[in-house]
Amino acid sequence: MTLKLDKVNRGPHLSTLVASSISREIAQGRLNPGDQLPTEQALATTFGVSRNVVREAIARLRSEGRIWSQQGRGAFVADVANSPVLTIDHDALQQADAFKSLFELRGALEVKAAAFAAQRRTDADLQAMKSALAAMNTAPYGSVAWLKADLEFHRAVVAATRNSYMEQFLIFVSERVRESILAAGNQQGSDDMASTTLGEHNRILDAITAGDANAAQEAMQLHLNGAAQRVGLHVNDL
Amino acid sequence: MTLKLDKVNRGPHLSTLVASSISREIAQGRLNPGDQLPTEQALATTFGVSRNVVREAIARLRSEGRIWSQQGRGAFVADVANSPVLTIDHDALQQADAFKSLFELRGALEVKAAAFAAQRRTDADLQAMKSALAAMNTAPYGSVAWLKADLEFHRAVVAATRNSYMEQFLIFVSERVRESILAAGNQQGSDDMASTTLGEHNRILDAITAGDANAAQEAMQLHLNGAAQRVGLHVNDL
DNA sequence: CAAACCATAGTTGTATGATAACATGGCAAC
DNA sequence: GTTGCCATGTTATCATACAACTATGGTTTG
Repeated sequence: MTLKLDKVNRGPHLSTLVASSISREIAQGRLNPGDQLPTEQALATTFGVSRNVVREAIARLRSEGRIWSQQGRGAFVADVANSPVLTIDHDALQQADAFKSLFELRGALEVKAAAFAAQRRTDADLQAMKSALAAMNTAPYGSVAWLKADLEFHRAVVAATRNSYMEQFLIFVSERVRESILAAGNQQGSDDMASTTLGEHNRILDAITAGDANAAQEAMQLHLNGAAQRVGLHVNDL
Repeated sequence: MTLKLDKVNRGPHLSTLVASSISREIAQGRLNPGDQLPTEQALATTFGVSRNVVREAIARLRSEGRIWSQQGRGAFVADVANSPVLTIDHDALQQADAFKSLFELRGALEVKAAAFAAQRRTDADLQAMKSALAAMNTAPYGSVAWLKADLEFHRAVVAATRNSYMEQFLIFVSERVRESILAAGNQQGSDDMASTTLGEHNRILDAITAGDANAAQEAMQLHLNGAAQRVGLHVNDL
């Protein structure tokens, strides 16, 4: 750990450089799991930066699970260090079967999310769902406003689960679904479709309002099956 | 009886709270891609912390790809296209409710995965599940070999769904859950627990073998409820 | 008039010192 | 031997200051 950082290097932030440097020490085995890192002050002087920069780097490594620290003791190398982020190749999603798989995954989560929402929703949640449905009601089927309101409804449902991880993932997927639908652009929906979709949404809202988890689950399942057909995916049993 | 504070119960760092809070604003759509975040000073005053803490939180969000910042301009919410699907912050996972949320997410996925597996499994899938169960049978409860075999069984189940995203996602989440459990400290298990767990697994395998989606779903749900109790989560309705 | 220039304020990046919270070991008192 | 106290070291947080950079508006200049 005798690397001195050059200030002339105007690329990333200093904390990023420090973090990668420590990360490299761990990866190369010069710092083993359980080892105690030098003190923040020591790291600051060896890297030639302020202790503040070192702290930002440590905070980042800690959030990644590479190290853990305790007040009054020090920072230590963690035993397991896997990447805490999951990414999906954006290009691969353009293929039909990949999209179908993602849609399936979304369905599994969203159905359960509806059940949780029925158990945990607040009045504010219900209000958000209602206003989203109202917006959908006044917008023409398939329009941008309609899609936006639709997204808003599903977002309100998953927000009512009080589960931030579900929220994070479902919102990601919803964005992708929306992009894909917009890209397809052939939404020549009939009034029939509009009323059907609205009816499905209303059933979901009713079940969540009543606090009936099973009914909410089933209603969401029906809605997703219908949505899959309307999008062009033929799903027998999602 | 004096009880030492568990790692899970100990309050996380302020920067973690701030980071989660901002993350939530983004997830809930109150901050949209391209939006500029409040200044560090403003965030510091609104959260009631020093600007230093805000900077640590921002450094982490930046490393996760959720925001980007430029000196002299400000910090902005990153575009959805290159944002990660899911980020699991190890530091945040020390909070009990975050762990519960992640466990919930895993449950929602795994239950549905069991149903898909029952419909799509091949003989090779069944063989993989069987050998995993056999390995679990000969290993002592809670040992490394037992944990490995357990993971192998669940991996075989999700592999049988023929959905690569579900596989990728579920394995990712399961590993994070497992890490968190291991980090919280080892719990000693009785032979009673071992036989109970094995029985649950056998029922899952039977249902999948029979091709009964509903039974597989229920068996997996029972297994996860049991696992939640064994881990110490009091979950009545996962 | 338009373009280049400059001045100024606002924002992020970094440095520094100080205080509080916590852990650990030594040492005295009992 | 055990308990309680104190000194020391470390992380966590705060507060302030300065440097680097950007945006913006006004001013000068061609």
